[in-house]
Amino acid sequence: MGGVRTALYNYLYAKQKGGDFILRIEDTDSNRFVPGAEEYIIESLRWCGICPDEGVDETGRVVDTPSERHPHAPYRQSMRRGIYRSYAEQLVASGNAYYAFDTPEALDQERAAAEAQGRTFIYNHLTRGRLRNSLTLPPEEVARLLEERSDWTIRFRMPEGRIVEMDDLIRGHIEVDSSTLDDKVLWKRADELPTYHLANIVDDHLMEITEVIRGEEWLPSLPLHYLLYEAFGWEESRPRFAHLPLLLKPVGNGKLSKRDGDKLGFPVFPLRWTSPTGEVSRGYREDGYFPEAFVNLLAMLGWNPGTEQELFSLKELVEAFSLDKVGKSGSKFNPDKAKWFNREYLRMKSDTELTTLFLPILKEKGLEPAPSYVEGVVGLIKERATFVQDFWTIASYLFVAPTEFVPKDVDKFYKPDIYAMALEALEASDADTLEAYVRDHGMPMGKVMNCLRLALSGAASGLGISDILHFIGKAEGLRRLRYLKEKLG
RNA sequence: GGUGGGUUCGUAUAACGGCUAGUACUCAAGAUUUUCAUUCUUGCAAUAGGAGUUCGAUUCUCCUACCCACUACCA
Repeated sequence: MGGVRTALYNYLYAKQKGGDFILRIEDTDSNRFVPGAEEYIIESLRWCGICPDEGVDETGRVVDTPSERHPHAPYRQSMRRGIYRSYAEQLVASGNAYYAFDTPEALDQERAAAEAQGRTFIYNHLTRGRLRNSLTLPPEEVARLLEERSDWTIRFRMPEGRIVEMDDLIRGHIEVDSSTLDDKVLWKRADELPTYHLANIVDDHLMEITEVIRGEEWLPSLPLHYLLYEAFGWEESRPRFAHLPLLLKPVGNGKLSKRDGDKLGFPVFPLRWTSPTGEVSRGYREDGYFPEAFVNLLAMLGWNPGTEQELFSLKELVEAFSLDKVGKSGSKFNPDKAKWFNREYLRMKSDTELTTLFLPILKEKGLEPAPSYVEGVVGLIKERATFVQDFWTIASYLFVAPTEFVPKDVDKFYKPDIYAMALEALEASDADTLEAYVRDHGMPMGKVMNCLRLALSGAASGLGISDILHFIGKAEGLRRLRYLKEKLG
């Protein structure tokens, strides 16, 4: 959800400004490669109606070779390997970065040692002087290690005592003392790949990105990113940044996570996701949400139009969206409100459209009623439903006769005298005259109707008797009434 | 621990420094209905705490508290 919302805001912003929305796959961590994840992302965006202008072709694949429409290809960072190293070396040459030969084990030891003293180890101006890197080692040894070893990295040489001044489109002016920051790894020899920080800055520059709208978790690395733009001499074309507040779990505190959905009964993923380990997470699509509703509810989580309008199509969102109406604090997701959105969208849909969606569900139940009949049913019941699949639980008895009867309702309404009246009334009238007949003959309306409803639908609550009769017909009604007696004695 | 960010009804949010702090969801009550649902009406419910600036602070400043993120050869 969080990822889709971020993509959505980017899309809305780009489209409103007449810009392009580019999809780039940031897969620089080879250890975290997840098969199918890329396809999943693209399919999710497509379901939401968010179509990248660049990066993905008509068949839904990430583009690897440049063309007129996709001038910045490849769009997968793992396919751009060759690009990054020279940029990293450029920073070494200009003194903004250096080679580091510390092994992960050595760094772990440093951290443990610092922790033992109640301190935190930071690789920065305080410590880099006593660690194994091209700043401390003699040039010959550096050259030798570069040649012999394949596990070195290039680290950014974070300046000491610089006050980095930044501007965020949502949060305003922010200042950070660079002394508190660390020498981030920019490039990993072992993978021949950059880390996010380097790849992101280089690619944003190369792809002519003008605005970076991303999650708040990136705010702490914004100073580094500013300094990288500076080190490359790209300050003039540095994109503008907007850090979005996080999506929080509905109860308690903390970031929304996959687990919350399982626990509280709502999806956290746009589409159903099966992890490589076989773990299945439900999706909004499979749960019956309309993509319009999903997009709409996501848009309203952290942003507001400044008016009281709540329902927006994607097109309307493009018009109305504005970064300065995005809030600063995290939003707790409210599943009830999510359902409300879907209910609203369901009501806006035509009976014909809803019928098209309901027919397959009926077919699964082995039923193939006439579409015109189904459309009538849909029109009658749609305002009682939140999802299309609710139609079945609401009106199954308009398609098949009930065989089970709610015991509590049976106790209350299945009485010999009431039943006799119900039978008499139905035999002597039809859907349109039933109510008048019951009234004119001085029968207790509530009891007789509920007895009938019990026979017709299996419970004493639900659709109007007259409505039910219109659909199933008087003959079927009588048959069900007799079945009730047959079954219950 | 350090750094940064944040804080208006339960939730999402509104309110150029200026009416009784508005709206939606949820919840409750009433009306409507042959029942249920719908619909309609009404109601419950908030500026984290403390200083300061000001004629006046939800809004600006500072302090405190609490929450969140980051603090990886992850993004």
